[in-house]
Amino acid sequence: MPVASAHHGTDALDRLCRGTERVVDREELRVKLAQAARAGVPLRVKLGIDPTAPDLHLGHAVVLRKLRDFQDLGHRVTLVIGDFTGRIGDPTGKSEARRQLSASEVTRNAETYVRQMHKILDASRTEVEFNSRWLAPMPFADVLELASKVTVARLLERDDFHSRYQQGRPIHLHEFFYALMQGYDSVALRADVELGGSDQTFNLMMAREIQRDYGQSPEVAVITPLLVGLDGQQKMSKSVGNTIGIDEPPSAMFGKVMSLPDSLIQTYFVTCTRTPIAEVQELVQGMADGSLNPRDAKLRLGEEIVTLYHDRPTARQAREDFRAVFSAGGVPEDIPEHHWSDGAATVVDLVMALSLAPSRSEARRLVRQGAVEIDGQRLTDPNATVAFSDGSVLRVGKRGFCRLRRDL
RNA sequence: GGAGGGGUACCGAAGCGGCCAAACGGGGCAGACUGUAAAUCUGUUGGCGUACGCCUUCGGAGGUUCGAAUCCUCCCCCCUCCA
Repeated sequence: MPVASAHHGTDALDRLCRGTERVVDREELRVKLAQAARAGVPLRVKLGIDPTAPDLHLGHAVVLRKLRDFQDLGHRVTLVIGDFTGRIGDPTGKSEARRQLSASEVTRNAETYVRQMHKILDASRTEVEFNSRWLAPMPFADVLELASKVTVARLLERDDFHSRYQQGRPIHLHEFFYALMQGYDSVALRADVELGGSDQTFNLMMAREIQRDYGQSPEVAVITPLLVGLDGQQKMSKSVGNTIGIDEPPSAMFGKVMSLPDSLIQTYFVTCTRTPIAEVQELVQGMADGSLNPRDAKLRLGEEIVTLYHDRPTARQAREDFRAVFSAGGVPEDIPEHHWSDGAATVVDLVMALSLAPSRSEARRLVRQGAVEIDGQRLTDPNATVAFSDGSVLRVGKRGFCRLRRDL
């Protein structure tokens, strides 16, 4: 694909700035885009990746989708796996001594990452680099030269360092180097643009200064917001358990979208889908003036998101299933099945056998609380024997379903 | 190096010889109400057992005691003040 021509400039710029928190700076980006179009040379767009977190969710997708926008306009994306940095340890200082990763773990994580990421990026326009390629062999003299570009006062501006310094808590010297190394990555690659979440703001700004010191044109920093997760409070992250994974099956993905707080609908539309902004604004307007039930906006959101990771028909089906199950009290299409040779069992045994509760005590509790039903009949006695037939459906709580198959 | 204060269940935080599987708050889960939203209300929140109950848990290891999260000894870790 040729680099988008100059007369589409404004469109392209709007598209690239959609859903970003900051672009530093927009005018520089406009100029770079125009130059690229004129020269027919794509921009090199960099994203640094921490080699520790292989399970991608919508939070990661925000920035990856932004990269995809660049690709769709004909630019080249370079993923920089921070294997060198990752092997040394923890850059933020706040989490306790993150374990060092071995070279093979880093490689494995990187592979997992790249594989999943292809759901979003265009593989033919994506290259992968490991920053150990240029950092590992760096002579000490060069390290010093790099270090000489930056003042301590400048480094201390970073919030995390600043507050630690103020409070007299330790800052290890090597921590200062993370920002420098990341900046040097941009120099090594001659990056035109770098993407990152808002937690990377300091590093991105530093990279610009370092590039300038090395005589390069500073990269444009495109900063995306940190996506708030299912709980509506904290940023989406696996450790909090508030994620929507990009590998999740359609029904789970759709269901999770429906459980999002209304306050996140707009943000998700803007950052997680590519629904035209005009349409998004209509939806938002509709919710504001009461003509649109936020639930219906969410149904649409769910469909759009599932479409991106599966396909439109699948997404429609997920939406349909959702209505059937939760609005009409039906049973989802694709639920696990379990074969059972006997036609009867106690309620607790059944729940356990189908792995719908983590322990017998928990299973018993669920039954007592009225969370368990079979074929729509609530079961309240944990020890009662229940009779079921081939095809009976056991439901535990809102989401736990299992179909029973009787072996003959 | 000196002085003092701490480490309790997912998190915060009470308890300071038996009534403690451990108050209270948050979070989680379930139910009601709903739109699998928000707010609210109710219940529940170590494991095993139908149940009287039993087993494991209060930083770690020992000890005192009929009995310890609670007392003693040693060890590990964290914080504050001083140097």
